[in-house]
Amino acid sequence: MLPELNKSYDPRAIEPEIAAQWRQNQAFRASNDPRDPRLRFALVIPPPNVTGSLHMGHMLEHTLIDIVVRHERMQGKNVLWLPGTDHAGIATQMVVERELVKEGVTRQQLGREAFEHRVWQWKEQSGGTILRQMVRLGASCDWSRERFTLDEGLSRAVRTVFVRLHEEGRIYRGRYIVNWCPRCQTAVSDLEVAHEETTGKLYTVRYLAAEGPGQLEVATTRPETILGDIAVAVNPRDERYQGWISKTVIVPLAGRAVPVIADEIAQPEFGTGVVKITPSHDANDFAAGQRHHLPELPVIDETGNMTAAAGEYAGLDRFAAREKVVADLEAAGLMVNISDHPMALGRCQRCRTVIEPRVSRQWFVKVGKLNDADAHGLADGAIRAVTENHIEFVPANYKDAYLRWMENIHDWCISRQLWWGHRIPAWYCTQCPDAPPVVALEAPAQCAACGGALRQDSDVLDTWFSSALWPFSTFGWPEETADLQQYYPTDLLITGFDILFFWVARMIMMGVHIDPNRSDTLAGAVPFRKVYIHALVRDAEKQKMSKTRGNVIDPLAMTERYGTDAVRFTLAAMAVPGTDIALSEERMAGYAAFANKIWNATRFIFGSLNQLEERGEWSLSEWRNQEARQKLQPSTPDSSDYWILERLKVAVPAESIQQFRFHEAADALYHFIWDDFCDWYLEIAKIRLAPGGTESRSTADFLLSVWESTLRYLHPFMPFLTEEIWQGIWGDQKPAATLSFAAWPHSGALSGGAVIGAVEHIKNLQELITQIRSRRAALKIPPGKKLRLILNSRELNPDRQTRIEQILLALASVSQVDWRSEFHATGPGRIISSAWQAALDLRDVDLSGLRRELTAERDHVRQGIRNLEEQLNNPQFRARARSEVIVGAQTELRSRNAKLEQIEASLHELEKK
RNA sequence: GGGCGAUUAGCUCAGUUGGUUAGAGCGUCUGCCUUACAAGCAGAAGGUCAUCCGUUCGAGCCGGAUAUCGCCCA
Repeated sequence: MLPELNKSYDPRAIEPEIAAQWRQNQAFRASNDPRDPRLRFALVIPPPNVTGSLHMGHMLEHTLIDIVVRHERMQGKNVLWLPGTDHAGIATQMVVERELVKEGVTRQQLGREAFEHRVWQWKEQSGGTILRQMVRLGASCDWSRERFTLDEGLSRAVRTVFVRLHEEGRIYRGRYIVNWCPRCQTAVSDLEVAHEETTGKLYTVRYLAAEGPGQLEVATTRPETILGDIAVAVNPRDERYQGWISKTVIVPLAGRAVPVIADEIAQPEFGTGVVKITPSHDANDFAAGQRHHLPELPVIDETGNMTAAAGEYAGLDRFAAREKVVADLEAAGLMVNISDHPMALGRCQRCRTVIEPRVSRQWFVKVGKLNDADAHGLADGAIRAVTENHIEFVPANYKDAYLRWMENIHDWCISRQLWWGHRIPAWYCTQCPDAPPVVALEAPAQCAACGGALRQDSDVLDTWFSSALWPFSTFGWPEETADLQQYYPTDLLITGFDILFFWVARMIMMGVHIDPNRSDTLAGAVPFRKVYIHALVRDAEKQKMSKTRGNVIDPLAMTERYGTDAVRFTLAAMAVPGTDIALSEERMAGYAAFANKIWNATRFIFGSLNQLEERGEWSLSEWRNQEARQKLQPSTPDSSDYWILERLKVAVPAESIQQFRFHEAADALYHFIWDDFCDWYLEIAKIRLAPGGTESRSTADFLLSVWESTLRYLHPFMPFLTEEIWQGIWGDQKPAATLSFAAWPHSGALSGGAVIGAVEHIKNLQELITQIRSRRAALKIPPGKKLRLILNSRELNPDRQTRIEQILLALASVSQVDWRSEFHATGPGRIISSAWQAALDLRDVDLSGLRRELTAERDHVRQGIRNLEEQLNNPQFRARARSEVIVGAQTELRSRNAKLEQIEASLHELEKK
């Protein structure tokens, strides 16, 4: 017997148990056996931040990944979805530092080793949050292969790549100006600086000539850096200032004499055309300083406070210093003008602190060619991988964004002044201060030159350095592992566009350059073959979700309220490629209702079939023993059987999933299940399932088969609900351990004349029923009042007549059908039908509402006819349009004219009364 | 400043090579507790597809301009 179901679906009673089952049975463990005959499909997770907890963006990403991998798995592939987390240098360090603050300790007081120990402790305790949440949400990962970027193996991969790139000359150390966060006290890369449009001030300041009279007016947005000015620049082509070049001017407040230099950095049209040069505190000025061999003069230190070189301003915070400098300039009569100035302010992506450009010694990755002999730099390889179509972007427009960025890429600052991360594998001799560092996989024992002690570089690597290696470090590289052989290159990466450059670009650079499997081909070196960029999840008002706005929709709370399947389905249904998702609870509630609908349809099916089984009219075990192929072939077919198969075929989501058109797939399944299966097929089946009927057995068989296939198609989207029902159908005779491994049903072999005729027949029936219902509503006929219907019997054989009558009685409030041959419908009861002559018996019915109804319909149909006639009467159209378009228009015109005739006749007869 | 994208029903959005009368969900209105489901059933209203110009026999879709909004980069 099939299980008895509760009246409504309660996801909370089902999901945790199924999730735990999948996890305990290691259901989704992939095989790396080279003899495994199955095709493989591999995907690594874009590792979420170990500090984080799951947000809607993750849930969307994981839902889409899970849909794809579950679909691939049901196609019979050996599927690997490798999970794991990223150590997230700055973010994690910040979290633990905040904890320390509560205890009144700084990390400096604790010391590096103890601090690192503390972070590891924290990681062990709370680091697995996201992964645990993923288990609960049913992500079909291979948990036996879970990785963390600081694992020993992955760390070895990081060191190996560092050493290799260093040997090649692609990693170098140097003194440059970098983006510095005074709060985090570390360098950050260009990408980690968020530019924010703000209205700042443009200060125009007077610089007096050192010798003789005259002055230059210099515009700046950062007057506090005047104290660090080393020069003043004018454009060499700017005729206004030709005479000033090589003269000297006095830096206001500082009183220092500095040269006026000629440099393109000064744009004649900006401000006064004269700019100050502060090499220590501006990236452009730093470059200009190098061009002109100017000295540095740092006036702001690593904490954002003024240095001793700032004289009386020393010790002031940089913003306080700005106020004081402005006030002092005004007092000295050197301030010419202050105006509002729109500008982009760089802030630390992590902590929002205003970035302070700072000159310091850092490690960099050179992304361009090393020299003319270099075959190609990191960026070139990454560009070729995409332009030569070894990697495909979906949606395709991200390809251009990627290429543009890659073509304009700068060297990548990879050192971070943090304590949490991969320590840079470089050692310095404590005795030979000028000796270059020793870069090695393992710590060398002593200085090769003097035998002195060594000290390791105190910096760690940018987190993204290790992320870049994730697609192969997770498979055990640099070891030549079976996993690496089997799964690299992976098939797909699904991620958000916000990390297109952070991750995707760098993964491609590293994969192509390292070529982990030594394939010597681009195709074998790339980390993945496709990249699907999903949209951003926003709130219902299209606002970005953020904790400060307080509009965060918590996926676990939603899951608790509506069920995982409903939330997943919502995300999938809204995942239109390239369009952000405006997530609303109403939508989730709607799909929770859908889940309930599925549950209740099942409840009905199970109930009816159990009833038949009790009467000995049907056997569940016989159904289970049928061949899968037989199951989808009705033994005593009804038109509705062929029709529902045809509808199901249209709803099969395979192609949509492969094209990442998740919304289409979800939409098609939703409408199949609700509108086709529940509203029509089940209603018709109710008649055929009647106990004691000749068809009850075959109807039960086929009904269950169609529903079971539907569950399989739906499974990637709603894994829990479908698994639960599917287990109920199969009991202990399951064809697979779990629905996740059940085969994807073949929907082919369902065409031919009989099918087409059946589909047409059901469509006609639907039209007839809908028209009757509509007419009844227009006439305000009370639901209890059944009406007789007259139907022309000519085109319909007796079997169909019986069936139609049964259906009309059940679905169209018809009391009885009068079959007449050669019946031509007349009178106000005439039903507009493109196939059949039909009329309701409207004696005893108030017809006052009918005229308006018919008039409106007539006008509508007339308009359509006019449009078609206009088109068909146009000789150009007849000459140039494709023939099937013309034939289609002609057919349509005929059918509309027939309709119009019927309506007008009805109206006419109404007038006569 | 450069680039990308959007603008379709009250709201959120589909609309795949241009071809019949532009669709869905939610919301709204009307009527129904019809023994799977009131988280439901049935019926209905609602749109100059941002604006203008062009290409075409034919444009929501292609091209150009404008407006508004959003995002990315400098």
